[in-house]
Amino acid sequence: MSAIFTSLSPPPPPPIISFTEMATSISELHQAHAYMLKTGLFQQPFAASRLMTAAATSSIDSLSYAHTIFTQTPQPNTYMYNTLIRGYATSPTPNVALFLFLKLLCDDQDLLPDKYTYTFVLKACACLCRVKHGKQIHGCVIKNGLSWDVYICNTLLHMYAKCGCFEVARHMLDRMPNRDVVSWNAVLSVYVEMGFVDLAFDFFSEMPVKNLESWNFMLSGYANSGLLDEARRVFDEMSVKDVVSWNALITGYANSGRYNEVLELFDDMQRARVKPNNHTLVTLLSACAGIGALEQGKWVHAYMDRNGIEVNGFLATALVDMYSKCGCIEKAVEVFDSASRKDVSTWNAMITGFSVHGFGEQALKVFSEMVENGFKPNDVTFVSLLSACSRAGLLFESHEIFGNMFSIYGIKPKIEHYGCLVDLLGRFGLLKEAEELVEKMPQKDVLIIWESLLSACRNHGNVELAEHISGKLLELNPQDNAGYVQLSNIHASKGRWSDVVDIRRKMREKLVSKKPGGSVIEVDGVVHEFLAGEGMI
DNA sequence: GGGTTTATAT
Repeated sequence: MSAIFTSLSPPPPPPIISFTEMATSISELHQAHAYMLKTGLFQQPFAASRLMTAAATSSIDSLSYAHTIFTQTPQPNTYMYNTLIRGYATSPTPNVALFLFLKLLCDDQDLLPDKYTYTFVLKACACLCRVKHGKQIHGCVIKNGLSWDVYICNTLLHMYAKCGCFEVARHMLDRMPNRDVVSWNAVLSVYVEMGFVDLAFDFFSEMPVKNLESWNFMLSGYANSGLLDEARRVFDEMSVKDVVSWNALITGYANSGRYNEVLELFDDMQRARVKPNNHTLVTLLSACAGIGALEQGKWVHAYMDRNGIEVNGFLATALVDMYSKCGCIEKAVEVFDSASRKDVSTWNAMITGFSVHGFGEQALKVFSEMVENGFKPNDVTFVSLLSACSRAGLLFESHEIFGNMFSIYGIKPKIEHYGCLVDLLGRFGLLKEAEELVEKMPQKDVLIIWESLLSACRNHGNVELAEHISGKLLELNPQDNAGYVQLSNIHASKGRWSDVVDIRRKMREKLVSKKPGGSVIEVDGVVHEFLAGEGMI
């Protein structure tokens, strides 16, 4: 009996395949790869495809390694093509998915795309907004008799909507015999993504079926457009809510700077016994950073410790940012050093932390470590570095960094980078050099840059240059108050009171007013807000 | 042999 049973069951997969599927790092996959090459197992498409899938889809997520395995496989099957096309469709380079689809059609004559291939390649078309290619593939779908497949149709709907062809999508949706809730969601999600909330709401009201995702789309549409009352109304109307619903609302409040409400919502969320996920925690931490709510920030950190949540990527960045914005640079360093995984943003957050605390040298040191560890700095890195130099008065270093930015790292300086340099030169009173730099900028007549230079003129009492720049600023934007305010301040500092009165009169005539500055501080776990010239609220 | 559509984010 047992012999018959054994002969009927499929043979168990070789143990190496189970090993491949459990691998948690590239080096383990490399070991499996080496073993397969040594034993000849790699020649079997099934084994090779399992290895490739592990590289392309698991948490390891190494698409380029998956592609290498694909290239080394003598006769890849459709499954392998599909896995790779899917991987590229959701990567930063979806055009490779299209290229692979063409390769499948042209190079491998004995292979045919199947229904899975179409869903993946259409997804790539949607990401790239290539409706022309999408239509051609739609033609292939019809020709191959796959128009009945609801997965393919839903991806087609999404593709047409994403490319702005809402009428085509609508036409298709109305004629789909087997449409389901995902079909409606596929179109709704695009209205929401593009910020067409009114159209989204009309469409949403018309939907004959709705699920939790539909409600979440509508909710996040309002929340992302800053329409918090509408978002709240949708949220309150929902009979079932999940962590995505809570996150969407919380993120909406956080993006509008209503941080106290963020923390209140989080309390409600806990009372509703919905378990926060990493997104929730990241948003909470950024809210804490925004109002300097150290106690709540520490609470989130402790919550992570208690629940064994790994401090990596997003969360490590959010924690470093929170601690440094709340004034605890030592805690920020501690979190940074012990983070299990860092990405470019985590390094940037640490550099920014040192920068705002005035530790220019440390910021530069972290940058060297970042490069030594093989991370590629981005434009944000250089804003942080240059502003670190500016705050710490590191003139020589800033020139070197600014020079290397393009020549070594290939990053073109943006307005922010020039802004940091102008600020630094201004602090040193090198107004002539600063002016020359501004004149050399490829971006012309940027208000904020001239304003920065103007304030340097004020600090160093350079009236002529200040007058020249003020004139320029008022010419560029007569409603801009910085020009008026700074110029009147300069006149005041020189005791030229009649000029001051004159400028203030002009400001009143044009109804330009100066907005008061403000600040927030946490005392005993409560956040207080101040406006310039006011007492404690 | 196995897998698919819509998805909040520093």
